[in-house]
Amino acid sequence: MPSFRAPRGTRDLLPAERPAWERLAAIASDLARRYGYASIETPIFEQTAVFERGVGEATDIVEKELFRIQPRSEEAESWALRPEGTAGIVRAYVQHGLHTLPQPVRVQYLGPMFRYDRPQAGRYRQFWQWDVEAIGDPGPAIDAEIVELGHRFYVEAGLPNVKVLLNSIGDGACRPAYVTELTAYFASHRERLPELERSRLATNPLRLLDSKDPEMAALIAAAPRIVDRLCDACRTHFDAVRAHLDALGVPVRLEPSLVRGLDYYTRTAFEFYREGAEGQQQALGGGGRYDGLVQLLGGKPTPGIGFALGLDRVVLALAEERIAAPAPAHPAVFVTGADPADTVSRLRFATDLRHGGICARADLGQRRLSRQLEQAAREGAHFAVILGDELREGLVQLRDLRAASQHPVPLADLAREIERGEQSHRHG
RNA sequence: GUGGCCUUAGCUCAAUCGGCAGAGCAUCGGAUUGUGGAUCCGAUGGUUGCGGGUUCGAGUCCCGCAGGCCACCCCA
Repeated sequence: MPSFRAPRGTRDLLPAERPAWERLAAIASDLARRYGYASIETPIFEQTAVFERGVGEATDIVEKELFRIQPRSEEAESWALRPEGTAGIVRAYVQHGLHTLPQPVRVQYLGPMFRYDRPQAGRYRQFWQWDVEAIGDPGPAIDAEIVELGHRFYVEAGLPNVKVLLNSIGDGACRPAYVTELTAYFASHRERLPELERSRLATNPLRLLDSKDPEMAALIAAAPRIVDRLCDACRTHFDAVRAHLDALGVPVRLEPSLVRGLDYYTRTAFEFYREGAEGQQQALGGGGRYDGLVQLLGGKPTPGIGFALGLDRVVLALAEERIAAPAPAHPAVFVTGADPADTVSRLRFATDLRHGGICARADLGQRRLSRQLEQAAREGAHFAVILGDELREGLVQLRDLRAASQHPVPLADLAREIERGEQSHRHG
């Protein structure tokens, strides 16, 4: 037994699993290019206050899930690993004066996030998100662009039955009155509330709306709905977002109880979920509008909207749907030799081919030829080059491992023959 | 953070009532001095997750801890 293992809630993504991840990263990057979202990268840790202010002090993410970095001295700044991406990006937007760029600033990136949570399948302490943000456009069309982009990712990843839950949670003009009304409603039924919900009523009454307690179902169904209490501006905005999404053909389901767990959201809130999925980790991603966040982090009042998609859950869902991951890359050529001890020749041949742009491997151990060929076949190489006595006449054997045929090739023609064989294989 | 189930070789799993820790796969080698993914033979691989207790004797029973999973909480 090894005495060390990966920390709780973290995983090693081994070579066999990496192609599936790289495929998703490639899809994200290609979508970003086509939709015009530039790449950005921010530190994986920030001043704790960035998250406390940005995400919200009363949220679970900050209250109990923040990975804090132990300060090295009394004067040390307080740091924390990022639990999500938006706060750091908005911090960068303010710090570097990105409001001087043409608005909105469209950015995206893919990277690890950290939450000190109890791990479960599909829920890790280090997990990966694809984060997309558009800062500086009040909407509503940009809202639809963002939602459609997120949905499109699942389409191109090949994951079926991904739907969009959509809601508006109002803004500073209409939400406070709604929260007051909702609190009064639940308080008037206090005796029917389960213990947990009773305590939440004081801290975050909106959360009662997505309680899973069956006792709550009837109460929630009869509760006042934010969508019926929106101010005129929010109402107009929400209707327009829906109209734009309809025009794009995005499958949307209105979900009046969708509230989301971060304080910074205003108006548009959405979640991507898998219809008919087993288990609790059905939320594949989510996002919303955050019109107050830039100001909260020290910038001028600036609207924004974005989403984060959980790649771990997409990988998991693709495996459940038995959608095949791409195979690891096979080498075009595998260099073998009759003399097991002559690693110099094998390595030199492979290196020359590599310098010529060819994907080449060589057996650098001391196996005899039959073992080297076995290795070549198992690694899926198209060709094997066999170095032997023919070298004295300037020839090597070029063996096509798939056709099980071989012929001598002059050294000068080797690279050209391999490239030609690879091309005809690709196109044939 | 709460409750439940689980943990034996790199992986999947055996081990009777508490009585010598095993198999398949994988890895490496041999059968085969310059020709392949098969086959046969062999080898490597274990403080039975960790620590304590009961016992002549613990993989097996008891306690604690860690890790994984499930349901909560919450979220991606």
